[in-house]
Amino acid sequence: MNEPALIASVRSDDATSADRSVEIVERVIAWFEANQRPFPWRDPDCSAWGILVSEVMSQQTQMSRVEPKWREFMELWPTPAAMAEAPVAEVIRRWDRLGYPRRAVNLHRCAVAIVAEHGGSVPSDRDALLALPAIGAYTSAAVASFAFLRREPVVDTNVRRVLARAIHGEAVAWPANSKRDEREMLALLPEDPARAKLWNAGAMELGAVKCQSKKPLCEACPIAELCTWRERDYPAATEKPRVQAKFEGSDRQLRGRVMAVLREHPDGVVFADLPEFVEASGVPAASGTVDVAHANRTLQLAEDLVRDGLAQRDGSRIRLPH
DNA sequence: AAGGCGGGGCA
DNA sequence: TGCCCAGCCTT
Repeated sequence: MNEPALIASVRSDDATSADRSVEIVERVIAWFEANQRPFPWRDPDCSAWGILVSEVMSQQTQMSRVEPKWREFMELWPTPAAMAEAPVAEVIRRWDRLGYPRRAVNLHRCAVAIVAEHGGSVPSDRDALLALPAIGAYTSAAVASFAFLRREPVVDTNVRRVLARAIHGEAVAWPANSKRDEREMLALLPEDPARAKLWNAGAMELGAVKCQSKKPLCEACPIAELCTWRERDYPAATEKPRVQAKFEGSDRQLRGRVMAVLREHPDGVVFADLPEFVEASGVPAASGTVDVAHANRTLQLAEDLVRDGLAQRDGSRIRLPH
């Protein structure tokens, strides 16, 4: 590798690669400014609290499902102080079937912490955001960038896929690694924080509506001619996708059913009767009796919910937490 | 590093 | 049916 010609060649490739990256960023920003979906949290007047709520709701949940629930929450609790004053049970009940109800508990805890520790204003500092419950690497960067124009690298599953394909020529992103992922995104981030925000949001949007996991819409992609994956003629993924546990019949499903019962009974139910309520709420209609093993499993999961702060034992009863 | 954690939309 | 979704947290 000491041949001058080779070194020159390498330098030339690096320069080409850097130019391509800059061009990708520019084009995605231009595309995003013209084509972004008009979500309410993208309104220039949206508060930092509104943005934080939208990000928490969007964790593992499609934006289309988030939007109506976000509007409802903003009506009910337009500020952290408003939510902090509400009983956590009410936040869980309003969260309803959005999924991962611990997010509702954590969002309420966020509101309480923001009031207690930040005077009711969402903190703009990345580390202060990270210290809040349910606010991790992604969400802290997203709030800092989108709400406060901080130059932070925002990396979610969409961004990782876009970078894997456009930059690295891989069909599927490597397993998430926030340190490495953010270092890579930071290298692409424009110096101007306002443009950095547009690149952050634009890369996510591109992954969501064009560079999709299953059916990428390359014909309509603004960086198709710059995409390394396309240039290499779409090599397939080398690693096998991780198999995820089946949902039907799982503990997760049963936990969801217990939560549904608790939401529908504001005063809770007698703990020992919980299996019957769950059974009646629409399980695989078997006999009229509750299977003992199934009942015990239900009660065990209810205990887990208490442990996780999603439910509360109140004498002989169990209910949503105060 | 891996696994648990909801629920719905869509091919 | 299986896969995916603007992740986070614990072990």
